[in-house]
Amino acid sequence: MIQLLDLVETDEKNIFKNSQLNAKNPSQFVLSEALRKLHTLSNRMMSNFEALFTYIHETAGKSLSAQDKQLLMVHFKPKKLRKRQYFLQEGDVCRYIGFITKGSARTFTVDEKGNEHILKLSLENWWLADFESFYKLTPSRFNIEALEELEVLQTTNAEIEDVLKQIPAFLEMSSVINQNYTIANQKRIEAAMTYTAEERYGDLVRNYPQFLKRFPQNMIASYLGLSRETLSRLRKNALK
Amino acid sequence: MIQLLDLVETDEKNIFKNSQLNAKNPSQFVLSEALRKLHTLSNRMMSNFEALFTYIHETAGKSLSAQDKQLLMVHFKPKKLRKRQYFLQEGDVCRYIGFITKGSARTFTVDEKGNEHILKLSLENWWLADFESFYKLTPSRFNIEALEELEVLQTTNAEIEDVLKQIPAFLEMSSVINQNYTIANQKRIEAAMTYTAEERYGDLVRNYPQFLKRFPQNMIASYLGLSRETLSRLRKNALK
DNA sequence: GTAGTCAGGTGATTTAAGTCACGCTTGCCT
DNA sequence: AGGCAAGCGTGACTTAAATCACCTGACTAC
Repeated sequence: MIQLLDLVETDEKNIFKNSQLNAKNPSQFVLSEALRKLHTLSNRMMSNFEALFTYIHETAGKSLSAQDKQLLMVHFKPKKLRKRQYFLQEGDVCRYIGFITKGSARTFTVDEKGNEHILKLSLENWWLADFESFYKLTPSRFNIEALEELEVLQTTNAEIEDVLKQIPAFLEMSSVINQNYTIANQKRIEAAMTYTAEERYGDLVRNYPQFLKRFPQNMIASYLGLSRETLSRLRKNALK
Repeated sequence: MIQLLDLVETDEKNIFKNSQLNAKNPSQFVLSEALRKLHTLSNRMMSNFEALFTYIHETAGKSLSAQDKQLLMVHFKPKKLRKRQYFLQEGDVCRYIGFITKGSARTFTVDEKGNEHILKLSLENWWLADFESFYKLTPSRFNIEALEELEVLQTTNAEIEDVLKQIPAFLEMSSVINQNYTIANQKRIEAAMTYTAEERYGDLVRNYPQFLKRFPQNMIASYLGLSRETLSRLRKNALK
């Protein structure tokens, strides 16, 4: 039981996982103490996990068994980042993939001139990772930074293989997401190559209206591949 | 056996599949005739299929059993298109996905002004489809046209589910391809948004030198999102 | 043959968007 | 309260690339 107490004290976030594994042989005193913390934690975590469960269910079109859910709770760990904290830094290998339960983030590069280019803006119910780095375990060319207080459920490259193998709904979800990404990326390439700044902004307003409420204009401009001045001007014209 | 003969005469491309299914109860005369054609065909087709087998093996890192190969030969059918023929037309649902064994193709849209924009150039050992339309069975916004005499091995949306389920190496390949597409698309978005015409052309020269030999400059220009004049000029500058 | 089409090059001009510079608000920090 | 950085707007100027126009050479069809 020292083991359990240690875990409670040193790595609070792991308590849920480890107490599940060790709960069969507890001493009375330690149990009551651990259970109190466990209760608080599990409530907090459950609400985060519910979002993930719902998301998987809806995306995969398959329901999750109690066992599936337990497995997800073992493999995914909640993590909080303050505003401006980095989820991933350029040059590091992206070892974690996160499911956003609260907050927002941006994925960006910095070019030789020091200009930042936002490649992705992410909100709740989106996955957060540099997939190239995550899949291939190569150093990332991107930075991922929290734009607001950010809460994710994250797992590692090593563990996700288990999850994919053991939870059919998760595998299905993964395949659906890949399809959707491919489609969305294809559209974005088309847009970047063939449309004017104005048309691209119009698309954003139509397809991602929530972006306008959550992200400042300079971020939107960078995401659209525009200078903030150009965006400001075409917003003025669009009002007419 | 009339059935078999009919198939030989009316749909030569299906002979291999159907003779496999019907070969258990042949009459002597018809068999010898059919076998002659079958032999010719199977030789021709095998060489195409070898490219597919090799590709799956190398991409998935798993080998294919004899059964796997047979199943692929049942589900994939060779198809030839002449130069300028369409593999897919805008407005149609993309029911087929093709593996290119010979030739090249372009995927493009036509905007309101009548300008064509090439989104993808494809060569041997690439898959050919509008994935959005193929996965969702919605009308495609793209045209896919053969640029040279084109040979593909193609299957349908309905059949590919079987292939994915029954051949583990194919499923693995599919997942690897999806990852690679996602990565390649991410890079292309980054390039389109942040790099100049010159840098994008430089990237192409480095990453896809074979494109320069196989595709005319106006196609390359369109693929890079440039006018042919701009490409011509920056090629002149690059020579210095 | 000759006409016609197509890929490609190049000059002159236009235009969309970037860059630089400055000002104005708003919220935050101590 | 004062200082200060962030977010946004806007005028003046520059620049990258598109567009328009015309030319050449190669190939194809008749």
